Amino acid sequence: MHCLVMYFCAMQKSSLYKGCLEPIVLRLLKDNGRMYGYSITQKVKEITKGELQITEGALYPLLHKLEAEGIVETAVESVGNRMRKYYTLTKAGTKQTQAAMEELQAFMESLNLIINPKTTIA
Amino acid sequence: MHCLVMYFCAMQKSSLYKGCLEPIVLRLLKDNGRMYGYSITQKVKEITKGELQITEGALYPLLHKLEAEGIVETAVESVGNRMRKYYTLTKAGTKQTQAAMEELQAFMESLNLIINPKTTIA
DNA sequence: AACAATGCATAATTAAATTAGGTATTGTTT
DNA sequence: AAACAATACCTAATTTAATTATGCATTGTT
Repeated sequence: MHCLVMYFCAMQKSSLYKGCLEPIVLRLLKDNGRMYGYSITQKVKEITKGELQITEGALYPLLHKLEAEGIVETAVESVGNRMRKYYTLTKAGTKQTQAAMEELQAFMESLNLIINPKTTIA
Repeated sequence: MHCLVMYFCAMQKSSLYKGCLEPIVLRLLKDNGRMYGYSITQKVKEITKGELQITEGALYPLLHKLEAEGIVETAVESVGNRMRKYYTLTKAGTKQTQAAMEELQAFMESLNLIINPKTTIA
């Protein structure tokens, strides 16, 4: 008799620290060139092995905001009978992404100084 | 003639990603044992070399919330004629801090997977 | 036929900041 | 002595950015 019991570790799907979603989306667009909303949610799940999960209620309004700001531009396409709204970075968006990455990087380094203080060697 | 021109790099004093302040405060209290509000703001500035700056408008309400939740307990002391309200983690607070650190750590690792994707070696 | 997955969207609410004040004491500079 | 910066606390109004809970429609799977 097979009795396969599987224990899963918490897999918190921890909610994002607010403000991080935008840089994440910008980065994904930079790396992947051309994405639609749903594919962004899936990509994040894939990369983080399910650890991070972005909600549609946060994502779509953000994408609309980015479009209104000229950071991204859109093109609607039909796959079969289902529509996809593709987003790509504009030139301004690419620049903005660079800045956002530097800011996030700097922030994470600062955070690390606090959270993982270096034990002074010697 | 001396003409000393100094260029400062941006030193953004980047505003926090929301939700990060609580874990930061918990961590500082864990590491330093006993702090008062103003000393927390100074410690963060010191550790991050001025890069991170926490605002009092965010800090004090947070400390009050933590106190109401039983995460920290307070003791008011007078230094000269000036009062200081010292905060220390309660037992529950220490446990909470541990959990917060693990969650933040996990989040940062996930974020790193997205922001600094590993180039597959070989 | 029912359900999960794909794909878009919005509205109401909540959480956590920012911004902009306020009070008072102490130390430093002009 | 006056002015200012630093130390030390606080709060209120507003803004930002999520969550939660919906809704609609198509496609694939059980």
